[in-house]
This record gives sequence, structure tokens and C-alpha cells, in this order.
Amino acid sequence: MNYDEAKIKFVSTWGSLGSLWGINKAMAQIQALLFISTKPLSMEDIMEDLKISRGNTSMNLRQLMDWGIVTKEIIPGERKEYFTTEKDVQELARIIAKERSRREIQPVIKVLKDVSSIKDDGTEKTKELIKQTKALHDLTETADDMINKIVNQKQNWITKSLLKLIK
Amino acid sequence: MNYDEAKIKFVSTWGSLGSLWGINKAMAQIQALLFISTKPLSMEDIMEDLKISRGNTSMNLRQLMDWGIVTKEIIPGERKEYFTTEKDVQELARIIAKERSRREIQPVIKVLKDVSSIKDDGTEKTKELIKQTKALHDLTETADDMINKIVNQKQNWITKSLLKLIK
DNA sequence: ATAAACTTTCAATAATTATTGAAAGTTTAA
DNA sequence: TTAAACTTTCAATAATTATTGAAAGTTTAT
Repeated sequence: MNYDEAKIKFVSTWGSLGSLWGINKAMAQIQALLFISTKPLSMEDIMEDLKISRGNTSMNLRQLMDWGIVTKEIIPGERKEYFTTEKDVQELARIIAKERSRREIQPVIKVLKDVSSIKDDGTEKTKELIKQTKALHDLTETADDMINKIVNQKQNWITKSLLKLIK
Repeated sequence: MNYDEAKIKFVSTWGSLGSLWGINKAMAQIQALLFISTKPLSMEDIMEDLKISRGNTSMNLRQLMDWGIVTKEIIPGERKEYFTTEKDVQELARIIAKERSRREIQPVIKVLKDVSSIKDDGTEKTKELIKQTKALHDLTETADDMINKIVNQKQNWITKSLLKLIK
């Protein structure tokens, strides 16, 4: 496998993985492209490389900036805008975990809390609903906390030592 | 909020959360329904409750069984088939994490390994591709390992103590 | 103030994914 | 073996989501 093949494989795989971390294909592919680029890329560069339209590129770059994963780079003397992504995987993971938690997990935790807090009318079905949603609430909250705590550790060593601990 | 409202809220929320754990809405809703049900449900019961077609119900129940989350229950004397879901959240989390890892994460890890193993031709761009995909490979593998290890602990205490450890 | 260079917006369209429903398939009871 | 009770399959259709492209908007240089 040569450079070009490897690049295409990486970008398309990372793109299809987008669903795993809750973003769309084009968005993930743009991020992948920037992630392995040695220099900032312009909108033209991205459009051409991924063969997507200007509008699509613009919209997805904005979303990536909203997530805090991509930043605009001003190159002196250049009229075009250039873009770069966070290059440190640890930091990238931190941002993604934080955003997903905020956008998707927190709202669900809230619903689970509300649902599990309804008045117990003594019927079996109500008891079951309360019991099960409470269990789900606790699990979700604990998992969310853990992921955030783990990912917030800037140093990689703690991840490795934790891994040993629970082996 | 009364029982019926709470039930609807839970089922629809859990359904829209499906994307977070990589399954579709109907599948997640069926699972949610079974999760709070005090007794096994038939296909009729599910169709009626969620207002979805027979075909849809059948296909999604099969998928849930493929995941190992739902099991068929034979009730003596009854012609219909009945279904139940795993009721223990810890065990549910274990199954989901294992399946997602197998279906989605492992294939990505393999691609990252392949891509990061291309021959270093000495160019800057190749070096960058290798470096970045290797970092991503290591991160993904470590995260996947951790999640599986954590979730495989049957006892809840370890989760709690781990959480304290990294606070 | 003008125009060139560039970016954003958004209605139209395309692509993808989920859902239906009816025909075909299966199982059970008599 | 037949027929009723039930489940599965899958082509057609609907719903959702992503993408385009061109017009409108913005910025910069002169």
C-alpha cells in the first residue's frame, strides 16, 4: 500500500466511522484529511481532495469549528481562509467526549431522572418502570462520569496504569 | 407525569438514543418496551404499543436476538411467541459494548494498523500519515480495551471504586 | 465606491435508510 | 393432510438525511 492508497483508505474509513462518534460522513472525512495534513488546507483544497461541493465543505467546516475540533488559520498575505484540526489524539478524544456528553448524554440522563421520579402508585408496572429507569440512569451517569474523567487526564500514563489495574 | 406519560417518554427517548449505541429507532424502542415490561410480550403486543407494522417488528426482533439482547420465550399452551430482554443493566452494557467492539471498532483498528504500517518513504507527508494514524490506532485500541474490561466486571463495586480512583 | 475574491445560505435534489403490507413460509392441532 | 394461526421475507414506498449549486453576502484592495 502506497501513500495515496493509505490516505484514501484512512479518510474513507474514518468517514464511515463518523456515526460512531455522532457526526456525519463529510464532517469526519474533512477532519481526517486535516488530521494527516502537514499544513493548513483551504476550502478549495478540501473540496478538490474529497470531491464535495463548496456548500457542503463550508457547512461541515462550520460544524467542526462549533465542536472545537477545527480552527481557522489566517495566513498573512493570503486572501483565502485556511483550516487546521487538533493534532493531539488525547486532546481530540477529550473534546469529542465532552461534546457528546453535553449534546446527547446529559439530555438523556435528565429524561431518565424525570421518568424514574414519577410517583409510585403501587402498581407492579409502575414499580418496574421506576426500578428499571433508575438503574439505567445510574449506569448512564456513572459511565458518562468515567469517560469524562478518563479522557480529561491530559497524561497518557494514567490511562495505561488504569488499564493494568483492571486487567 | 403519570405512568403512561412516563412510559411514552422513556420509550421515545431511548429510541432516539439508539444512534448513540448504533442501532435503529424501532429496535431501540422495542428493547425499551421489553425492558420496562413486567411480562414477556408478543409481536402483537409490540406492534400495537409502538404502532409499527408486523414486518418491522419481526425484523427488528430478529436483530435484537442477533445482538443477544432479546430472547424468545415459549409459553406452554400458547401458539404465539413471546419476547423478553435482558433486565440487568450491567449485563446489557456488557453485551452492547462487546457487540459494538466486534462490529465496528475492531475493523477500524485493523485499518488503522494497516495504514500506519505502510513503508516510510522518507517524505514529510508519509511520516505525518504514519505518525497520526499510529496515534489514533493506539488510542482506539486502548479505549476499546478499557471499555471492555470495565464493562466485563460483573460486580458494580469495581466501577465505583475506579471512579473514585481517578477523581 | 467599485469590483474581485472569497464564504455562506438555503431551496431543490439526490442518496440513504426505515417502514409497510401482502405473499410466501412455517408450525401446530385435529 | 388440511387449515388455521402465526412468522418471515422482500419489493415498493415513505421518511429522513446529506449534498449540490447558484444567488446573496462579506471582506479586502485600490
